[in-house]
Amino acid sequence: MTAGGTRMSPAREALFRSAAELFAVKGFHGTGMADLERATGLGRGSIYHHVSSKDDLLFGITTEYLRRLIDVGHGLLEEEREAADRLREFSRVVVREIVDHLPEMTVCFRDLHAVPEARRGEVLDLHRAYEQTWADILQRGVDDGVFGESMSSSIVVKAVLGLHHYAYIWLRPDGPLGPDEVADQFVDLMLDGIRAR
Amino acid sequence: MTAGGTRMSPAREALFRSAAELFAVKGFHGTGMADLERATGLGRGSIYHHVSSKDDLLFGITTEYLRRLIDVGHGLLEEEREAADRLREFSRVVVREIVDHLPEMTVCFRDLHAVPEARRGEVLDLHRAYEQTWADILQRGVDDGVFGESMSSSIVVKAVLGLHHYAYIWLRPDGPLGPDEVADQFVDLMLDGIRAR
DNA sequence: TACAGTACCGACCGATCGGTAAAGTAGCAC
DNA sequence: GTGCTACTTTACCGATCGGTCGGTACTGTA
Repeated sequence: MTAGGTRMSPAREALFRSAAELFAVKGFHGTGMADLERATGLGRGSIYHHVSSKDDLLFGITTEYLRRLIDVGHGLLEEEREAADRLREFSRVVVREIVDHLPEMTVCFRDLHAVPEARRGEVLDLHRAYEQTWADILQRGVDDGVFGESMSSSIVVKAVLGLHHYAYIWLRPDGPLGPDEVADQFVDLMLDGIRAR
Repeated sequence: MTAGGTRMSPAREALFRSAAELFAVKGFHGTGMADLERATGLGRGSIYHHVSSKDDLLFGITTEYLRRLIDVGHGLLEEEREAADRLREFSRVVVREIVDHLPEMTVCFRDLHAVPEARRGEVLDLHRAYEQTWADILQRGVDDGVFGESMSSSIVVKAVLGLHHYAYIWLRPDGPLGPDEVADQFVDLMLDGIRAR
């Protein structure tokens, strides 16, 4: 398993969580290892016992949740489903993941640029695979004739991506709407637009 | 006029541009003053002759373009126009601003967290005013009966915001579609959704 | 010629950066 | 007891951080 995977000691897991929270608030480069010491109560050496570098923390955070989303998306694509229903379900999964892991998703979407050159390609590939998942879900609707002809075009995918990603900015777990309700409104909007009928 | 306003010497203006480009690529905290020296060819002292602090650069970048967008939006709101047409025009203006000032808009949307506590309120107010402009434009359509009843709800505004803001990630001046074409596709999507008819 | 203002320079400041090293401690196996 | 592993602590490293400083060169004005 990779950095963000299952084989995580509790201490290591807590470290990643604290790091994500700090990175989300102050940004990756705006967060010092001293901040992490304060947040975890651990000394410098202890932190480096559990984790090999600050970059490792960032890499783990930026890859784990994206991987999960891709996996779920692929599973959904294999199921027999109505296209609009599949779209709705994936939207719910994504919004849920954002609300449930707000700090991690914030860092994942916002601090990509801080991933060191050497491993950025890997992260970018993940982002591409995630985007492709949305594209496939859209395409399935076009194939079935329930979505308009051009609705799997690159720009529609970008629109859908933007619609969902921006949620990390404003969506809060204690907000008035739950993740499923938010996702449903997103999907209703995507499906029929804002025009009065 | 404020930091980003009109009263700018050419040197100061170039400094802000270079800073925006660096911040956009490496992030605010990931960019050092040494980077800025290299990019501008100026010495440390010269930079601080034109600008009072690194924070000032960030503040200028995060406020100037937002202010312009708000002004244009307010102008649009005062014009007699069909609601959908007003929406289309503002979308075009926003997308155009993003393409034309990609580094600045990137920093403006992404590095908000790096604005020092003392001035963050001002920047946040600006973001709120910008969001309200979109809300007003939407509300006008609801009032006129051309947009659905609930289409000025907070979540729809967030959706529209996300749709547009995410463009700084993927939109490029040399891309296949010009800003107006992109905006038009956005608006068509917003108006009617992706469902086949 | 004297002075003011603008633009610029590079050396230097204390603080903080991410990361390392060595020593120590607790628990478990034998 | 000894030895091993897991974990922690503290002191410390060189590098870089944003920012300041005293000083130089050029320009316009009187």
